[in-house]
Amino acid sequence: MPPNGDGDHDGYVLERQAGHLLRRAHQRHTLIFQENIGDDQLTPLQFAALVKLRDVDEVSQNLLGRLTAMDAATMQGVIKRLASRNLILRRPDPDDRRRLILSLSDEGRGLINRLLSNGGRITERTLAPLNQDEQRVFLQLLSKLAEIK
Amino acid sequence: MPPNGDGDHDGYVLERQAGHLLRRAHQRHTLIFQENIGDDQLTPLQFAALVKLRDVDEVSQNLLGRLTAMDAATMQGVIKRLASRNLILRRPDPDDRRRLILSLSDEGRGLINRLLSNGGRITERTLAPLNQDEQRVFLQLLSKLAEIK
DNA sequence: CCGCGATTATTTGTACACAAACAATATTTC
DNA sequence: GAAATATTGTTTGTGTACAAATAATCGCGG
Repeated sequence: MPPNGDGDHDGYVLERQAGHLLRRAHQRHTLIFQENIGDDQLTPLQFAALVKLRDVDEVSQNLLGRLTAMDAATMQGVIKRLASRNLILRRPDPDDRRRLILSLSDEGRGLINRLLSNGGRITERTLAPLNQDEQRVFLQLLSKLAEIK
Repeated sequence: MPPNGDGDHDGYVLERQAGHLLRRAHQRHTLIFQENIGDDQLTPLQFAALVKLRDVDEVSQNLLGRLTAMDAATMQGVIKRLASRNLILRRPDPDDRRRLILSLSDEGRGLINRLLSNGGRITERTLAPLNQDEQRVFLQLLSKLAEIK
């Protein structure tokens, strides 16, 4: 029988909850990111925005937000900080006056191209506690849990 | 050979990076938490603090922070909000005048006991996209990636 | 017992994360 | 084509997350 001596202390163990573990794993990753990205100012979200902007060339602010899983309000801050470093350009869309079209500046393109290999190393080090097979399985399962639905 | 047609656009795919996936999985979990916890005011960190406080009965603020993976500054806000709802008690440690001893109030104990089953459901729903075997494997691998070291 | 480094709690400042509300503009529907 | 509806970007407010600095206190080596 399960040990249930005085209270039901064994019912819910914080350290086994998916949310708690996801939070801690994300914390650890953030630390690894900041130690390896090679630009003291650049944050994970700013890096993600630059990467995606490099892939798609030009997008509206809202769409870039969807592509990088940031909501509009978060986007606001990220874009503002990237623009203040002159890493991205913002111009109005002539075909839709609500939209702001974002693109990389030459400086931004240079930076992201230089930093991309660091990005690879970050993922590597984040997954380092797992062997090759475990890494593959983990990423596959994690992908399923990251679906917006 | 790997497809490398025009740029090196295939080298770094945001959607395959551990950090990005961890962030999105954590986002999804947060949503599930808020929909299922059964108390509109309670956040994941506040819940974690109450759960741990229930396990250990009495601890200093700093130690509770270590037990729940929050740094001292974050702890400050979490504890302040729990105390303002009268869910926890704070009293100075007579043996160490730097320390603040935290414990559950009767109200806090009642709340956490009532909400604990919701916590279980949250983990269940967070992991719902995976089958039983996958869930076990995932939690085991995720635990390795959550180690502070 | 004294000084010095460590620990505890707190404060300030920056950066996510998201809800809610808003104005401007597009789109859809009748 | 006018009215209802949706989308885009912005602002405000609350809550993590953490670095860095500070004051009070503790513990230790000499």
